[in-house]
Amino acid sequence: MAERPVRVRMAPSPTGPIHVGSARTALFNVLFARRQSGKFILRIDDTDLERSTAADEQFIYDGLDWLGLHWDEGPLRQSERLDLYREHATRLIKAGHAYRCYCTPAELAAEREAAQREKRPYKYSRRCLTPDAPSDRTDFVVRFKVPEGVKIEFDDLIRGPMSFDGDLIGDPVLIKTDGFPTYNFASPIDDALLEISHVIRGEEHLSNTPTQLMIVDALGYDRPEATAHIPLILAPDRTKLSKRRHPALITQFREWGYLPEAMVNYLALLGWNPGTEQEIFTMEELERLFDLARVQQSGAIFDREKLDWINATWIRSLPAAGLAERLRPFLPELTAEQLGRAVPALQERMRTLADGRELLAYLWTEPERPPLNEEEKERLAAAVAVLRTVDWDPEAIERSLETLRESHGWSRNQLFKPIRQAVTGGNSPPIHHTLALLPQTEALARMERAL
RNA sequence: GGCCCCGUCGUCUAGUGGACCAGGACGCAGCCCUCUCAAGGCUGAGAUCGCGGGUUCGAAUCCCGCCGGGGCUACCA
Repeated sequence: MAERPVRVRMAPSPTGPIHVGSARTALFNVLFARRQSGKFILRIDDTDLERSTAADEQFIYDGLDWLGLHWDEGPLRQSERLDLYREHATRLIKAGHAYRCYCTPAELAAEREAAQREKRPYKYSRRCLTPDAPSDRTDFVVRFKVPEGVKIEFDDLIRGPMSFDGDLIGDPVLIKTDGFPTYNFASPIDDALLEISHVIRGEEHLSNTPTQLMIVDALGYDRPEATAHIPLILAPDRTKLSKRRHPALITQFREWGYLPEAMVNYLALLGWNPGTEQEIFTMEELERLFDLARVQQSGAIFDREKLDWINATWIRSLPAAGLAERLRPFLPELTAEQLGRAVPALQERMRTLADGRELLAYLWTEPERPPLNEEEKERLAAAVAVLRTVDWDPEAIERSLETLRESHGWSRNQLFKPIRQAVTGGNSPPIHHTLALLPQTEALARMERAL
């Protein structure tokens, strides 16, 4: 058997914000392609002109770009290839594999309801293939004529050998009244023309596969070498992830302060694992280790907690300068210099970059005046005296506070607690960092106010 | 209704007939460290492997039935 070059594609439809599920599908495609030295192609399946929007298309590009999932070919828009699909439909009609259907949506709905009532599985009646066909109409769709008695068999890399009975499939619509192809028609044509070797997509398409393969067969094209239907990503309540109820737009995670490295890492682990106990992976490692054979068969719940942990782990592993750079959009009021000084205080305390904002909230929010007892006030006053003349950097502050503490025999807690309370009103990074990030005058003012 | 897919701790999962009275990770609890918060270290709770029958000396792993969840059944993808 001749080895075909590996070519995979991601074919999202721009009919809503791009979802974590789509992002993971893209990831698996990319990882598979890289591992096999193949090509990754981006195709925009915008054949539903009612629902497709330019904004949603842009979300796809932004999302893939943010995650670092770059495509080798494309993007290709199906809406710009309408002639191609019509030609294929004509070919099928001439060959007797397809026909025009003039039935109205209302008539079809009636057929369906009748079948429902009689508890009979519904299939299109093929009325337009009989002498009873309506003759006075102009609007039509093109339907594929499902051959009698066919069995459609194929191997799925994740599900194993699959077999479907063609007699259970009603003649699918190929071209809609508006002249646009349906997904089940355009997709297999493009997959064949683009010479896609492996169709890696979501599980919701498993049942569409036999229809698409029949069409490929009728057209005389080669079937893809294999399909791989990856399991769905589920919401915490076990229902399918819904765009409305679960805000899962992929670029939203960027705004929430997740690193693309962490996102990729987490998405890879949702439905796949290398069989070892490793949890943190770089993209390079994933490209080396990823294997469709180890992809899970059951759906997985999207777990924000685990994502947070992976993100925090990635944040801690970043070099200080790199982290400062990533933090910039989240703390626009800090100068680059201030950002650099904030990093040591923040790095091991953030789960997301947005947490950095909360941890530094005391910088621009004055705390309530804390209720301190006399002893605490005495220590605070001593600290003020010492800090008034110190060089305002973490090391010098730490040194002078330590000296003060030792000379009085105070514990760290005894001295630092009132300072922290006066300056932040709550928890904060180590006291010398907490102080140094604030202007000296402001820090002293807050402490004096608490006396 | 029909066809198809899936079913191991709360969650992600390891596991392909014996080393599994089921291992790891997140989360959770406790302890240690400690200037608070984190981080880190240690310990622990948590799964009769959806249920019921088989097969076998032996089953999470094989077979059958059932139940539960999901997908498709659209002139959405």
